[in-house]
Amino acid sequence: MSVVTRIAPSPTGFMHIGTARTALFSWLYARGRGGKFLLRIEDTDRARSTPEATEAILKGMEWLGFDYDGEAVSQFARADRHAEVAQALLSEGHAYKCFSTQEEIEAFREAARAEGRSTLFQSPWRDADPATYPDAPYVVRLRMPREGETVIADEVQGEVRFPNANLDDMVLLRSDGTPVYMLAVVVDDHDMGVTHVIRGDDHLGNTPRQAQIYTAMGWPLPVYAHIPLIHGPDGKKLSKRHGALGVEEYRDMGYPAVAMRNYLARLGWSHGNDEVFSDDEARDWFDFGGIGKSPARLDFKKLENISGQHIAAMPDAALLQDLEDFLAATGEPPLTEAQRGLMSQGMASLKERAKTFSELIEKASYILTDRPISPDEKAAKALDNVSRGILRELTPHLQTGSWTREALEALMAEFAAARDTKFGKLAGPLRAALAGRSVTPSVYDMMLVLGRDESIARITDAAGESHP
RNA sequence: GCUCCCUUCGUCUAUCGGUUAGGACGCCAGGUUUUCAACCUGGAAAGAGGGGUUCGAUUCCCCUAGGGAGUACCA
Repeated sequence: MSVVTRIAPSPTGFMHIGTARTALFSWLYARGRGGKFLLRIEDTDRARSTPEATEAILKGMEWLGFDYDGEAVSQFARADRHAEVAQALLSEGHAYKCFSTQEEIEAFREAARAEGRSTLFQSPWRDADPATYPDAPYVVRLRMPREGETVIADEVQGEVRFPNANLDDMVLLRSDGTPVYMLAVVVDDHDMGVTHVIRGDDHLGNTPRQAQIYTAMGWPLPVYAHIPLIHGPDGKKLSKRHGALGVEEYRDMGYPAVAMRNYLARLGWSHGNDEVFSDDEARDWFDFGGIGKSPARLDFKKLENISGQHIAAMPDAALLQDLEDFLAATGEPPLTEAQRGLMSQGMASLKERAKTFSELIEKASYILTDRPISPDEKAAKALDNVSRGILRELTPHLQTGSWTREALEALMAEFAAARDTKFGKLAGPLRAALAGRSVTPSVYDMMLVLGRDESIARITDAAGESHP
């Protein structure tokens, strides 16, 4: 059987990090098995669905590299088909028309609560004679079994049993004739040929109800895998304050998509002790057996670490490309031809010291800033009169000799020794002169990337005129 | 209330009846050092509680506690 998975987000806000992980698992599962991965937008809630949210989902999928087969399907557009299935259920006797008003239902629940009975609504129309149907608005309800139990064989949760007495005769079609989510998912998953439903375990309780629709229609059940939810760092449900950000915000923070995939995969899923891995490895390794059953918390420190390791491991050219995409995505000016050249030269020293793209850009500021460089506060302090005097003395020595790490190291050591000091004393002012700030790559790395002329020019700029 | 799920270091997790309970992040100490990192060495740190089953339970079962999800004419 060829595998078909899907991700089915509802467009009611940004693309949630949990959605991203569910998409990742579905994508890995399908792609690792030569199957298909589909995208369906669950936009049946017209009041809450927005085109902006749909756009955010599409963008998020693209950034994360989750390529899906075919076009994104709009669930709303399939409303007629859903209604058609509801009609079929109706004519087969699996569903019935319920004329109870919302007020009546509410009153029923009130009474049930007061008496301590189950608040599951038991429609008086379940067994009514169609001849007695009034000419009034109605809702279509599924006739649920009231005895026995429904067993869901879940790949992650194992066999889960639900007493049927707890199943209500759920609404299939609203009184305005529009389908309800519960019906729509089942019909769409069936029609789209979805074989494996991978989703958050907040849907586990819905599954026995949906299973009844499959059964009533005589459709085979998909394989289910309900994965645990992601919690915030405090173990509570994700909220705006900690981590419940749209995936595009993770992009803007400078995490590479590959690191995001790695981290998200590792959150709730494991393959022995493997921590850092490639997409290919993830595809090869991913399976339901490695998914844990308890909710996992977001840990930004770990994300950063994973991110840093991926950045350090990326080939320079690919990294530069990602960096330029990052710049474009965050609305920064593009690199000039000259900057691009310097960046690729400096990449080796830059990439081992950055955990995110933003950090890398920050440390590359010595490349991205043109003369004259205005030093920040700390750098300015390093450029006091004494230091500037030293820089002035140093400059002539830089004019000759070969411009290599070895030569520069020797030159500096000699220069420092002649003044009975250490290179450490020179490094601060040099750093400030070359980059205008106090946190940068090594001064040798910067000098080599910048070249002799530019380095001397910057040092001369900083040394300025003398103030004895 | 009812139904269902979950519970190993602070965090993510390994273990699929027998281990000195392993790894990673973070943290602490030391080393290296030219800033920030990186890196090296070492360290502290866990089976929620109580019953069973078993020669033997972190592992299987039950109870309790705690956490989570669902219980809509939302998705």
